[in-house]
Amino acid sequence: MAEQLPADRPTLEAVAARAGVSRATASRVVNGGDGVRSHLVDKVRTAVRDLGYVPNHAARTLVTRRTGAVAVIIAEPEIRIFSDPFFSRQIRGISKELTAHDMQLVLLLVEDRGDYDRIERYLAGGHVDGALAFSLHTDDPLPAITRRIGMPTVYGGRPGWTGAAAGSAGPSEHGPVAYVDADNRGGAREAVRHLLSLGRRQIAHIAGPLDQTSATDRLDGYRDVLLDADPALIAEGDFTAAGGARAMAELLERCPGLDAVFAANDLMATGALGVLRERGRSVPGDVALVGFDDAELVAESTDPPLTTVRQDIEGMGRLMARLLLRTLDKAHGAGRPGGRGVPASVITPTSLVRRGSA
Amino acid sequence: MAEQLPADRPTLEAVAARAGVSRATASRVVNGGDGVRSHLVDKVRTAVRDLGYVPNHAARTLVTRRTGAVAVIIAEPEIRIFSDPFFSRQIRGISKELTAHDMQLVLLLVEDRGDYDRIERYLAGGHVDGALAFSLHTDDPLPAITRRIGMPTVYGGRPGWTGAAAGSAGPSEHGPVAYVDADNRGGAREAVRHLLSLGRRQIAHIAGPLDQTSATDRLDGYRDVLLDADPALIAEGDFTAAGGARAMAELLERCPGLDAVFAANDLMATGALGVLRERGRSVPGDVALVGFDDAELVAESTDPPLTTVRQDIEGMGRLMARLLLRTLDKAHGAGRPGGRGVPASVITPTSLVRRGSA
DNA sequence: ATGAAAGCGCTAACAG
DNA sequence: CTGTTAGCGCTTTCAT
Repeated sequence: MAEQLPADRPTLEAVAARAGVSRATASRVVNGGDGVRSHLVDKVRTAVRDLGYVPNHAARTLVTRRTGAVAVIIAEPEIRIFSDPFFSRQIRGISKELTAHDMQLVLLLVEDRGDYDRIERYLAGGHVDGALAFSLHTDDPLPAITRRIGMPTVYGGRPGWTGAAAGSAGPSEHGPVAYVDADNRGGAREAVRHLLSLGRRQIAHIAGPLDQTSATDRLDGYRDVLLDADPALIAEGDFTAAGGARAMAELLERCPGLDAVFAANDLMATGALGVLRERGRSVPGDVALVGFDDAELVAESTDPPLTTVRQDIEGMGRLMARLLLRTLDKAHGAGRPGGRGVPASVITPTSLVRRGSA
Repeated sequence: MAEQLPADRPTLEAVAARAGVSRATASRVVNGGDGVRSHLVDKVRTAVRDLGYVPNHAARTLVTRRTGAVAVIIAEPEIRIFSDPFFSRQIRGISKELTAHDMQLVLLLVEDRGDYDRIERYLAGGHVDGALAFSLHTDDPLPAITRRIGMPTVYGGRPGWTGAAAGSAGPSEHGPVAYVDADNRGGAREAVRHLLSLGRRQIAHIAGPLDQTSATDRLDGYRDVLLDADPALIAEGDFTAAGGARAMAELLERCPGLDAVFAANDLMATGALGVLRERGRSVPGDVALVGFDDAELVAESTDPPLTTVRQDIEGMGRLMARLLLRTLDKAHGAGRPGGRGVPASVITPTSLVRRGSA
């Protein structure tokens, strides 16, 4: 009853004593046991087991300067953060990859802009070896922070600065930035070409918020195929179902004759679907509809199910983690993503999934 | 160009030297500055700023034995984990509360059963001061682990063991367990009473997976009001929309005359809604429908919008964190939830939100 | 009110 | 191959 309370955990010293070896040897065994006679290895292993020894993380970090943890920074201010299956799956991918390498995931949720001070302190405090971040907006302070404190970072999605934003730092100031992104532009092209192949001629686009590259890239893909598309056929949404509905209503107002819609994500497509139905347009009869993401539980559960552009979201998460870990291995912290044989970024392929809506 | 590379961060020693004080004094200032002449406080603060000093976390943890981090363990094996808005919001609540106390959130996702070894090692390794966990199933190994290594833990949702499960540990073995849960049973009663007050007489229930207390508690609430409900009026779902649809189809088969449905969550309610409509039943005309959760973007976006039982999910998350933090403060680690003036658990109220579906 | 000194538990040269 | 010896950067008695 009482022996459980403070539970002073055994130290390496205790293990060494019990195994009749020095602390150094005990340490070697605990860290793999290379170059120690198997005779002693067994002795130490036994002692470890008997004593229930677990290495003290702080002590180890203090000397090795590695924390074995990676920060995942999510700055989406809105509900989207998790309710968008996109993040969930990417985080799962990250988690799996990190776990496989015995690294931990520290979640940093950014609520308001003032939080960046806290984030910087945290990152600078040596709590983590590297960082993973998402959906950088044009004027996001994060890249400047990670660069200033020299924190290896990999982004999910192509960062938004292209040097065009007034008053914000261009790429030259940031240096190369590592990221993993889907082939948004190519995927969008495929979606639109598919619509075209169906014989549709008035193809509208519901774009995402245009301060995100995933949205602009998809819009660019749309334009790649429809070089002379009427601007009236393009409406900006916000990646939510409600936004998609609003945009759809707008489009119908402006171009009653449209016969196809390419929505920049599935959530907006579902919103659009609702409006289309309300207004008496059949899908895909009157209007063919294509989404983007292939968010399960979204794309498959609509009626009709959504034809959409699939991206391997979980795989992108894994890739982000892998890229970061590889950077951390190179030169033990002196490496930056993009340097020394670690690719600066990776673009993953997309594929069109045909279902009922187009 | 080159001065950025290793960026050896300044130590307290450097700060002390620059401020012309001892390391001890510098430390005092960094930790609040009580009992140091304001003259010196300023000097040290200036040095901190000039040097860009940030305390080394590992060193501090090594001596204080506090990590300033809390683990959030999520063991939902399914996609649900994040796509269910429930978790998202609860995590947000937790994150906000932790952030307010300068504590970090370490996310531990459990993929398979073997992961528990890893979790135990992690928890035992002194990476975190406490743990928060969700949706414990009847035979979950987690409570045994946290208890064995003496890790203060607060659960989200009432744990599933009631001593009844064959071969699994009963509550006496676990000791009191701290948890935060909504008043599931009371909320369910209110939902059913509302249906009754509408004049409905054949009220069915779509239950959640019965190995979760949130599901059994809601079922119990349903039975509290409908003491002699026909068992045929109860179908088990799995908290997903698809499961709700399946259960609804079953119910309609068995009891074509039903005139109301109380679904144990909103997701299942939406699935039921789809089936009801397919089968030509109007909602709420033919069948009144009530959900549970008040998941925004779910309950409000159906047609008709869902009447549902609201619980303050984000608040529950905050409460979990607060409960844990309070435990950690008491007696500096010797405290357990439930001991010394920290309440063992908290039940939060629910409220019926009337919308169109009932 | 301040400083000197003793570690926290571990790893990593460096000897042997 | 193994042990000895220094610290990693910080907090915290204990003197002063």
